[in-house]
Amino acid sequence: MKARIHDVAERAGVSMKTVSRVLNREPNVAETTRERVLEAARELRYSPSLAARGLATSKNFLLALMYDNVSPSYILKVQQGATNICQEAGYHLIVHPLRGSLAMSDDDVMAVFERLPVDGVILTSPLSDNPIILGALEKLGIRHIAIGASAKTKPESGVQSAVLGIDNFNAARDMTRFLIKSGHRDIGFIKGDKNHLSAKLRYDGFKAEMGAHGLALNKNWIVQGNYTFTSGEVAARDIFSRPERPSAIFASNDDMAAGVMAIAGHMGISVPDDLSIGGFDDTNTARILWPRLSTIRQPAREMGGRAASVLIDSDFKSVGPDESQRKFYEHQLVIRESTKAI
Amino acid sequence: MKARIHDVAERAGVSMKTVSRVLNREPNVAETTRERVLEAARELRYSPSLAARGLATSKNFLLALMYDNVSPSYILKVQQGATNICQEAGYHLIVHPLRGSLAMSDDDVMAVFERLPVDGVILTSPLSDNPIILGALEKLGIRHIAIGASAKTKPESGVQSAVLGIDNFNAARDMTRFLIKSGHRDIGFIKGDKNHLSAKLRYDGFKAEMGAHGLALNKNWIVQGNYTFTSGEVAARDIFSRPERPSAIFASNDDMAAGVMAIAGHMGISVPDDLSIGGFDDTNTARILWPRLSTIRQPAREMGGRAASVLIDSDFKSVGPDESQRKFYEHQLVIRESTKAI
DNA sequence: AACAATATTGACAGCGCTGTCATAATCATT
DNA sequence: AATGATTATGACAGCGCTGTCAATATTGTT
Repeated sequence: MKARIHDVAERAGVSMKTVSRVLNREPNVAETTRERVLEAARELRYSPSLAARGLATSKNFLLALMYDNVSPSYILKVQQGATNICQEAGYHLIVHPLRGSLAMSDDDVMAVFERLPVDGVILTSPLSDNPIILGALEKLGIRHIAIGASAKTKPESGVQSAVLGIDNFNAARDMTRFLIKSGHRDIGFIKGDKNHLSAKLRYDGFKAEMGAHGLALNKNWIVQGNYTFTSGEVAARDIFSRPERPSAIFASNDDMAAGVMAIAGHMGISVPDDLSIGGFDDTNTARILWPRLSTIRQPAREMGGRAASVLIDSDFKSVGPDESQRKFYEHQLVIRESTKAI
Repeated sequence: MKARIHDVAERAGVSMKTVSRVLNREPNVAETTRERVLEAARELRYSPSLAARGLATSKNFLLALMYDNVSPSYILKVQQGATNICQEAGYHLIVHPLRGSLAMSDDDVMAVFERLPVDGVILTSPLSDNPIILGALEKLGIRHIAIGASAKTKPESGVQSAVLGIDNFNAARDMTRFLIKSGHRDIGFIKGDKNHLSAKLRYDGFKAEMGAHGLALNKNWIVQGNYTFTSGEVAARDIFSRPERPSAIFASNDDMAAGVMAIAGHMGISVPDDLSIGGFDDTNTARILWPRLSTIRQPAREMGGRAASVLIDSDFKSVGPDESQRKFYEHQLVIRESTKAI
């Protein structure tokens, strides 16, 4: 039924090993032989068994994308970028949601990775800054790369791992500065999930910029969220229940900003006339809302692709990602209709 | 470094084969032996090599989820359902976007599936009703199951394949009927991607229900879309450029409905006061919009899970999915704030 | 023309697991 | 107690590929 390498070898009149050489682009194969083999392979519609190859080489041609509780649109962008690259390289991408990652013990985590037959792992926040996970990966010698973590890996974690991301702190400052320059002084903030490093950095950036302009933080307007749409709604209700209302709200991600917008709509607060809203991530959500969301663009797709290609490359060179693979992306302030100068 | 079955066997004082028996839950193993083996395995943190197992059994413990140009929120729901089940069963899910599936030749398609080392494939619309793809799968003997296709597989295709889905025709009738009962007589319709069977069925349902109420179809208000947000915007602009405006628009999916809502917002048309909008799918999009979208719920997550478990089960019974696995799900009309009685 | 250096090819083992089949231990039956 | 039926276990081959290393062909050099 399915052609094996043996069949190809026979048809091309060479040894299996030579076929293997051609297929793996190894050097030292005569041009004529190579062509003969390639044709035989084509004719037989041969494609190698990944299992056998994996067994012989301990390479699986599989990458895993792991995530926990991130916004769907964000993870999908990363996924798109990664699958594109994988397909080009003949790899495949396994998706592996890791729900409740924060509550997992060392053993739980080890168990997950031990039975994950992959050549590399792409981590997204909050897994990116989870020391247990990073530790397990390190211990098992699984190549990995983190996306969307902080600008710097937490130094105290002691784990050195490749990171692809933007500078959350300064990105948050940019949005805050934009709001302030638009005349807003009363700005609310909705924090992201406590356990995400990015959430802390974004909040820090907000505080820093407010401070730099001598603006006070109003505790009534600073609410804890967890990056979900619903938490954005809850936070907005909370803020709007206060005696005074801010003229702008900066939500740490788009989904929560959408929640704010929904509650504003519900309460007859007009966006952006009565309230400006800023988001973060520039996910699909930001574009489909009306008014469209001003936000910070994170090149998630590009980062996903880059993560995949780094892992695949290092798979061939069989070295871990090194410093040169620490790449920081530029973020971008995207102004749309949800914000307005006052 | 990594424990092999041999190590476990030694530690438990049995043969490799016995360890294998225990791990694969084969019968005829003494209870005491089983326990001894399990303990040894636990102590050594043993986990079998998928590659070796795959080579020996020609099972890969991998499923693939394939999609092309569907709404992100929809595909992610299916993906969630499927990964949940996979994780329980020790399987993994490969995601494989198949862009431009309609333009692919037989050979292209064969090439894709030949090098997809999986035990089963989950197809989503429009792949679900693509005869080339179905044919390739059939020819290669790869088990597969289609999600979200039509209520019935196109009989003329000749391909019998398991299908999980809702009755698109009647679901569209339900939404249309609801709109009509709410007093709307001038109803616009935005068609889905030409190549999706679901798009045709939804449109047919709309037409049928309009006809049943003796309402005429206004060609100015019936526009071709392709299931994307942008196509919804384009369609809405088109409709609104006509001399008369409908009092309601039924978009064949949520993303296009969001596009309509955005243009309405842009043009100062108030939803739902001046215009009611109905969507289809009940994806995440429907909930984060303001006003929230009235739509048809499709249990996408559940279908994803079900698809995975059918494939995994049949993997063990090593029979193809049969008639008993043709399951039709109930759809549900979800009324939210984007529609209003007039 | 003789020899070394290099390019090209193949034989064979073995990656870690499971299927097959033989053997040993246990149980049931007369 | 002897026989057959059943259960429990193990030896060994082999899944399809690639790494190692040896063999052969080709090229270059003096």
